Amino acid sequence: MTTKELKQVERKPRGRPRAFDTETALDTGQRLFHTSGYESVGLAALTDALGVKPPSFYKAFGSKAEFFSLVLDRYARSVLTLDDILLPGRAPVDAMAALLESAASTYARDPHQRGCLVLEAVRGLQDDESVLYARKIADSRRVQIREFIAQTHPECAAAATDYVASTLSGLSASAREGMNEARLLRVAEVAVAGLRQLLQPEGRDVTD
Amino acid sequence: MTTKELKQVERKPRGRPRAFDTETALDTGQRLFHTSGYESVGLAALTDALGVKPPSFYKAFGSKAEFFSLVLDRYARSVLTLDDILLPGRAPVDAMAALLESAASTYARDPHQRGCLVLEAVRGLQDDESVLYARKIADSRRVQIREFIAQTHPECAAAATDYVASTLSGLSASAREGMNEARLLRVAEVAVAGLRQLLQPEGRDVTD
DNA sequence: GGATTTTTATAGTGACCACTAAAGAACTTA
DNA sequence: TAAGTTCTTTAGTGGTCACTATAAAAATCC
Repeated sequence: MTTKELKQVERKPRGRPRAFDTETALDTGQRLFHTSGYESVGLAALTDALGVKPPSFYKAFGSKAEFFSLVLDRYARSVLTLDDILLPGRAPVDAMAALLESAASTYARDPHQRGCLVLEAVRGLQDDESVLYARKIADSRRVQIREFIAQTHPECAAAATDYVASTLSGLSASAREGMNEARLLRVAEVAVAGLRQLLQPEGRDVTD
Repeated sequence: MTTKELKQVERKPRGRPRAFDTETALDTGQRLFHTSGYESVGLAALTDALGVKPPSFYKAFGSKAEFFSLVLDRYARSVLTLDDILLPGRAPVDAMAALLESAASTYARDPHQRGCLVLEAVRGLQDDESVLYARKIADSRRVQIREFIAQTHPECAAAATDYVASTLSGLSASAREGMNEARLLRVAEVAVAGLRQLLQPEGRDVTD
């Protein structure tokens, strides 16, 4: 009776109801993929963890790669959200510093989910569908970054974006190799120093 | 009669002679692994390219992982040789600049062998033998770098090494994603700027 | 030439991979 | 209750993985 979802809430769907929750499944899948990597998580392990038999999984998600694509979208929406970092009016160097330092913290925070799910997926077996999905997300985020920087620094937006993208890949790789948060933060700090010279080559006020 | 190898040159080994050359096999394997990655190169593709049937391959090399380990050693000896970069008396910042810029060039030079074979292998399936071999090589190179920097900058050798290691991973990842040499070199340049501040925080002579 | 040694080729091994055909079970609609 | 719809279960599919048992072939040793 309240004004929740207007459609498909009262009226139940026709057939046998699904025995598992999609959101829970995506969450479990995200955890598995982030811990072990897309290729390492076999369908058997995946369906076991989800408490779902393969045919149900395929009925619901189509394929392992499509399921992964949903997981990637979900992850990209919830982690290092660019809308919270690329704030209007914020100096690019400050935004990039925030991004790199947040990444350093995020990538090392949970010892079982090190690095970035998207950036690590980008390096999977090269002509796999999962890699295409991950690249699409990574690319769109890089476009966002480049356009943000280009608002104030059009001449070096491309270079700065390349540098940030490369640094994020490096941070993710280092996190996966076991580098802890403190070390990653120092790496990010040095990276920001380089970026500061690129984005503000003159007129730095040395305050320390 | 000349003073070549003193042992096992005149006297031939007893059984049926090997029908392929080990060095050629390692070279072919290196090319395959570097192009497609360790996991992507199946044993069938590998033995086909080598012109060798599986039993011969296993007689000669033991396993795919052991073969890969030989390939890694060979690669590490021939690419970005640290002995040519960490020259005695050279300022660490100059050595690291040379390393990062050489890496940028090397990683993008051959479009079919992008990135670093070792660093990409480090990010394989986590408890695979191939990853252990790659990590061992990467670790020993990082120790070399850290000890070189520590000679003149003991207080920040660890941080600088972390930064260089992370940057190299980023460059390798970016190269594999298709970033060309010019762009990678600009990334390396910005990275060096950051490193310069870490290693020479005061007394920089600004010459441009 | 015959014995010994080593590598070769033939032809598979079982294990795992992502995925599915067929039929039963649980629900809504009429 | 019967029909229709959708999901779940059982039990597999063919394909690929790294790897190997067996025996023939090619060399040296005596």
